[in-house]
Amino acid sequence: MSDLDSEGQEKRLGALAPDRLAALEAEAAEAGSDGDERSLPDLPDVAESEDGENGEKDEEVRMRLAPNPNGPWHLGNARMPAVIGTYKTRYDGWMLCRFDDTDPETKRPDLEAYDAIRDAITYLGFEPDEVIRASDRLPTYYEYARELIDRGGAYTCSCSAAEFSELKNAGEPCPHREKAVSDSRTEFDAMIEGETDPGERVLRVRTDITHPNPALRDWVAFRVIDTPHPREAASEFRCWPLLDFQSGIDDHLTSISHIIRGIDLQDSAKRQRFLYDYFDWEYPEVIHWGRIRIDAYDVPMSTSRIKGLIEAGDLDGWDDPRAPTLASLRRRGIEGEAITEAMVGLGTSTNDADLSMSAIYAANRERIDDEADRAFLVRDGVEKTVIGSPTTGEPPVHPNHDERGVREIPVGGAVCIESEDVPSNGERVWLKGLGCVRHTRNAFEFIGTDIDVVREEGVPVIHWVPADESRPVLLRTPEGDVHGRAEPGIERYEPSEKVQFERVGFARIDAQERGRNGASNGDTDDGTGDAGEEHEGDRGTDRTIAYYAHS
RNA sequence: GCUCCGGUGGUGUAGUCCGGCCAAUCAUAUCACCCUCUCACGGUGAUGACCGGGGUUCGAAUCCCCGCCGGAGCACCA
Repeated sequence: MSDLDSEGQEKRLGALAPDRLAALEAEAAEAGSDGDERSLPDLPDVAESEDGENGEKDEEVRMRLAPNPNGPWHLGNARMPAVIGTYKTRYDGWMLCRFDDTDPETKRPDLEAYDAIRDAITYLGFEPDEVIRASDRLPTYYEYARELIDRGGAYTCSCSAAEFSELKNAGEPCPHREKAVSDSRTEFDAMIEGETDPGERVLRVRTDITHPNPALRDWVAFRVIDTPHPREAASEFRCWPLLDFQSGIDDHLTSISHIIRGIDLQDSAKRQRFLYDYFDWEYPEVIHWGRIRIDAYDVPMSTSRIKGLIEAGDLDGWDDPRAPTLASLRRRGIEGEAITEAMVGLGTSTNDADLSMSAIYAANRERIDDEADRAFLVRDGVEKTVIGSPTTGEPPVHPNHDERGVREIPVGGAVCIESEDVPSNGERVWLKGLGCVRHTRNAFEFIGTDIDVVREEGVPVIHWVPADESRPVLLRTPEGDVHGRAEPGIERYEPSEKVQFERVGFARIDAQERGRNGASNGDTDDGTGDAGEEHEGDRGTDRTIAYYAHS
């Protein structure tokens, strides 16, 4: 195969497996158009060799996502997979997902978060080549710690945190710094064996106690924690490495070539370089990005704060439409690729960035507008009798796709329209898909279907639903729940399908309730006041639950 | 207090390493118009920025200095 030119290969493939060829073409088209858009700068120090025959294997771009599984992801967390995943695609690189779960106490892992995070990565459009958990690797860390002690690079220290801090700030070594290697070995083993109480002793990396940057002086590599790790497999360990040690060792052992992470870890690289020097390893290339803030959310983007709000009942869960989480955006019908695109657009600059939701919405609109069927949803409805109209309205399923046909909406003698759309007495309005009516004596008198009144006389076009046969809808939005009524037919959409409620916005169908009686089952409503009237009566409490995406 | 990093239109980004082609790129946003039986999509146009002050230079967004502003770290968190 290798001696065929690419055209020849294509022909051959086309003959043998036409669908495979189509897939290849689609792939190529995507990569060519907007797969990457080179909005990210090239990575530093990447070998140019197009992995030709003599290309070295170790020139592969290898990166890692290093999430702390202390909760499901919020929007800010999407930046890591978005950027790293995009680079993986560009360089045909390798991507590891490594759960840095080495703190069973302060940032205690959430057992559900491991899977939630992997789902989130998939949602954003990427798949790791390998997944590992730091909590599975304690013996490895111990092994390297012992080696480090033997090389004179670490010592056990029984100063209290406060005592050490004082000495460190003064640039003075603590009394334990020069103890014998064998003593450190013995004491470290005691930490591992569980013979040391928390706070009694730590293992420090010997750096430079007079280093101008106090953040780098003799940092802690291991400490003792009595709280068992939530993962069964790791619950017996008591001596845990801190991030700088664990991550530093793992990055080397997994041959990471490029580290991309937040600016909060700027000093981490400098600390870890001491480690790498002791082992005579080469430190990977590092890129840092700054903090991002996202407008439009009251809730702070912090895993622990969101968790608190959920526990307090202020949010319904991680996918509450008001939460700034990936699960929430997903439920609202925002595609992961739209988030990725917006995140990649932020680039990797180290200064702070404000990400506006409109960037995500614009990217999403671009993706779903064409596929989303149109439908009418009337909020805050006002009922009007219609006199003399056809029996059904027939607006198109999609304005740009005649081939998708029309929706047949029965009028039934009366319609509901939004109160804001009610024309003054004597004025006209065009009920989309039905025709023009004049508001007279509290009713709509049908005038006709000559579209020129819209084109030439500026009669406003509005949406409407039949008063009787419309279906109740609960629209959940980031600003709160909204009640309304949608045209019949909305109940035929499956959960997860996306529609555009004309003049309202895009939404994702979440559930089709076949409620029986029990008129007040819908206690999901903590409505924000602008609830429409609950037209009871008709047929039980069937209704559609939809989540609002954006306009 | 100590140590780092950064400041380009409302927002994000390109350009800064190797000063002139930058009266500054692209996207989004906003407004207008066109299209349209949606305030969607699409099209056209407009709006709008080099933190401040010195210096080097024929010439600075780009180099140097000072200032101001913002962020990060100095945890037995990640």
